[in-house]
Amino acid sequence: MRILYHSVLPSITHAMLELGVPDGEGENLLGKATVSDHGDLAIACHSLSRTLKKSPIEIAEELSSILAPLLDGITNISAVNGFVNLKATDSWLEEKCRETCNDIRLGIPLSSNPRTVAIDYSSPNVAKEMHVGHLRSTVIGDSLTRILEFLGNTVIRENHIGDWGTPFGMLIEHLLDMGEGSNENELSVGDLDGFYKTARNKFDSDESFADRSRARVVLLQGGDEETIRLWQVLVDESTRYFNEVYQLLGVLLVDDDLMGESAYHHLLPDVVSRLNEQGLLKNSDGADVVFPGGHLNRDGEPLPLIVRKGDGGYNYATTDLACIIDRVERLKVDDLLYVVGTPQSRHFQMVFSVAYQAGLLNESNTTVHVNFGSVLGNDGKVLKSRSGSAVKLVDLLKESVSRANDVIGDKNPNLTGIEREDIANAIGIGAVKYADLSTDRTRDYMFDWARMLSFEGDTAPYLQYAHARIKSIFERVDSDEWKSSSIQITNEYESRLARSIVSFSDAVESAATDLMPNRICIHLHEIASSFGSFYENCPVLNAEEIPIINSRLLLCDTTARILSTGLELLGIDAPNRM
RNA sequence: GGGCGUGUAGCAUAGCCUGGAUAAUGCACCGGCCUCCUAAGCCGGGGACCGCGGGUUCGAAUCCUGCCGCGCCCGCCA
Repeated sequence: MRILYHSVLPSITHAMLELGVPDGEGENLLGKATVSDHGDLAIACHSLSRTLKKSPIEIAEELSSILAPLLDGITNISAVNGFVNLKATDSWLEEKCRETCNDIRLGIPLSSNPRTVAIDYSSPNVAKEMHVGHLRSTVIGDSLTRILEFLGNTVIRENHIGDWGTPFGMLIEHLLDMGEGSNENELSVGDLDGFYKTARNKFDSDESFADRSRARVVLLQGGDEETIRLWQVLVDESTRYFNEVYQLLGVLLVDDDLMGESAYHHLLPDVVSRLNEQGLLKNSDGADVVFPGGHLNRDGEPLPLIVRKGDGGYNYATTDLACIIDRVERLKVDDLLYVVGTPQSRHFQMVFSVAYQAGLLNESNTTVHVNFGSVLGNDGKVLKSRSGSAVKLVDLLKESVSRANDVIGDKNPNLTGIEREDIANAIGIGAVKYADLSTDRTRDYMFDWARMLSFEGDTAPYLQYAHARIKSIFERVDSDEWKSSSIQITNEYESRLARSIVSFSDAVESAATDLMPNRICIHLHEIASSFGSFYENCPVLNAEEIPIINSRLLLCDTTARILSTGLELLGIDAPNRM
């Protein structure tokens, strides 16, 4: 509880001084109580024992008697086992909770130092199916976008699609073989993989096709008009498909966010010459490289970042450097975020390092590889996209929506038509997104249908359900006098709920600083759970006294707003009914 | 071989950065709760040598170190 911490800190400092604790040593001991029964905050006095030459128990007792008058009305204080426990008083909590309830931003301040942030995420490949691997990047990046924007930062979404490179030779030749007329069918939702694989197979087995493909790559890179036109057909078909998936997923990405590899193509020679001007460029085995230092190859020799291959072509390191130049110099970006899987961490370390060395970035910039774990199969091994067993993203999403629809039929048959469709969508998509967002993103991710599509326990539907239950209460409320009500804490359920309400900002702040959306999930589950107990145990509309009814309505309303706001930050809808 | 990461109940996770008091949550399991604001819910219960061994500390899941298991990366793919 950050606000409580700040409320009591000056008094702690004062009390420590009075006890004779050296400056700065005492305040650091103030922290969250590990056992909530004991209090909200606690001071472990054991480490003071040496300097003060007293037992921790004595110190804790003295400290509490000094603090008691200072914090009168803010916290109750007790000394146990050498800990000073601080527990917010009901009256303090009532006041602070009411402030949060009345705040449009639910207690979350705007950043005092807003930044311009580029977030590189999603990045599917043209003419390739989006699979579950793309889900992570897309969903995490989308949530981070929402969170950082909510805090007042300027976010530039960058969808760095794979729309350039050698595979396009074979894809274009395959397109020609198929006949352009049929591309509509072949490239539309459902068979992108078939198109790619067929092309790949032909490339591997048919010598003349392979030759044509290689020749086509040369034409493409040379800017041949007809080749570019065919390439554009592939790109357009694919982006149309990506947009369908994005729409189904409900993410913010739109065409304006597309900044594919091809967009940087013309800048690549410039990247190399700038590195050369900085004296960083070396020639190694015929390739132009930079040695950023700090990385070794298998033989213990320095590992280079290759920016121009032996055959004169450029590779992804060059493109990534071009991106940095573009984002920093044209878009005036402060922070660069890359929502990309952990396996690429060394690549990013090297690229960032070279970018700093070349002066493309300076101290005012930050670069973060927002890494995430691999998607594993039930066997605990990484799902391979090439083996063909990868699950298509659309299939997964549709399956989830369909299951949600079944549950609705079961639980609430009154819902019909468009409303039912919308709700099935919110639940089905929400469940999948939440399954992805609610764990530490850096850990590997076990692909598990049951878990992803589960609508029980710590899931999006649980949160949505809590939200919908609250909304149903307000369908019976005519007056809005509760809006100006005070908060009255009359039992443990209200007290726990109020604590959850007041702490929402902690979670959002933590999610933003560490770029960890799961911190929000944890808190939303906590508040939904607090609400669950409250709802079962505290009659709202049937309470006996009007002030209690109004207080509870205000708690309900705020809980609903926190749930919908929190879910929105995750990119998940919160329907009013379900 | 080197580097990076990871190991918490049957399963899945939180907590680890910033060390504290009976290690938190969900699924599964056992037992209760719908004449009453949505039972996708609520209440109660059992279940963990926090991978193993050292070290630092008054105190270690958390910090350091060694080992073991697993994963990823280690020069012209992205």
